[in-house]
Amino acid sequence: MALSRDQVVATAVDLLRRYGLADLSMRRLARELGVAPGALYWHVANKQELLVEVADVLLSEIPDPRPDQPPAEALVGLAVAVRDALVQVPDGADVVGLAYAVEPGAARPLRALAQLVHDAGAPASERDEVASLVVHHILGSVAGQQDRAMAASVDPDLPAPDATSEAKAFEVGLAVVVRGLARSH
Amino acid sequence: MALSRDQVVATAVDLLRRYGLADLSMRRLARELGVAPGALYWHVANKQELLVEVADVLLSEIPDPRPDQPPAEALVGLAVAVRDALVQVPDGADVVGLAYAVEPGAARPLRALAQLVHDAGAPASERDEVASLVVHHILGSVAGQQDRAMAASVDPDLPAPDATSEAKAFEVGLAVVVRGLARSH
DNA sequence: ACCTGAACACCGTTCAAGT
DNA sequence: ACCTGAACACCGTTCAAGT
Repeated sequence: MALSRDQVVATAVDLLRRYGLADLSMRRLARELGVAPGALYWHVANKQELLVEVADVLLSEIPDPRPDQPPAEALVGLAVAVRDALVQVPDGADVVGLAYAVEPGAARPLRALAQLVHDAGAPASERDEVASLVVHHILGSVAGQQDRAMAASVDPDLPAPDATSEAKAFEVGLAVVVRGLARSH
Repeated sequence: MALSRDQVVATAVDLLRRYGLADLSMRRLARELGVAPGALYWHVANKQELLVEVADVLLSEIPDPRPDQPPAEALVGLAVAVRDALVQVPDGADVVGLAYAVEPGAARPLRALAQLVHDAGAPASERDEVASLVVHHILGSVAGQQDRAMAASVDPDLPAPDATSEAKAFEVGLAVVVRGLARSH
């Protein structure tokens, strides 16, 4: 049976989950699919486009916030959910960061985040900028935790990061933003 | 005369400034210096170590904040100065982001930033986390602006980003953080 | 329509051997 | 001490030619 674009993307996600971005090469992906490297270029224009699709899949499983919560609470909940989804995936922050730079509003959860920023007190004119502050806080926190884990696995003198306290540290920064929002209208 | 580590780093910075990260390869750098690629590995352990040094140089020209300013004001001033220094350098945010992940307190201006976060109202326990929020806001803003510039240069339908309004958008997010800080003690 | 084979122009890193 | 030459094991992308 012929290859499909979805199959290419799904296998790319799988490769990323198992081995990280360094091993997600077009050649490795082709090998995994049992085709020649050139075959991939029938289904995707280039690697960048593929990674945007991969980022979309990573974010697509995050549920929408419940509409009955106060917006500040929903905002924190969604940000934490996005963070949780991404720490699980090696280099997840880099992939989403790339996609976010290309198309900030492409993924649903990130659009929902911008909406909640507005509901939590940001004027419409500041919505996108504060949303991007939150997104970069998420991505930076994830990348930092993964990097510390990587460093600890290489150098055994370094402490391995604790997932719970990393998450708590993230929420401290998030709380500052939420507090700043509440005072702005 | 023999090559020196400083010469290697300086030429790497130059290559980055002129052509961006994609053209800052060990081989390209060696060619620029008129040596074989292997020669570089006498002076630096690997590319990652080199990039950390490059990031340090990029940040080293940023002056310390004047001590007579109110801390919130000095914090904004320093953050803007760091941002201004990095937008000038293609892929500057990526290089500094890499270095920051490896060693958050390596560069002086970033240490000063953490200090100002504390002075502006963050308790000691939250200092580093809020500082990293600000750092990621800077890096995200720079990367975003450079990416939009890149996209506009490829696709002429897209608007070229305006430096002034990009900087203003950055300050909006920054103001939210500062406001959140002031309310936390 | 979809894919192969082969090429083009590259990478980072290592290391024996030279000076 | 410092560097070369040559190799190892890779990259992303293109494209004529095949089915």
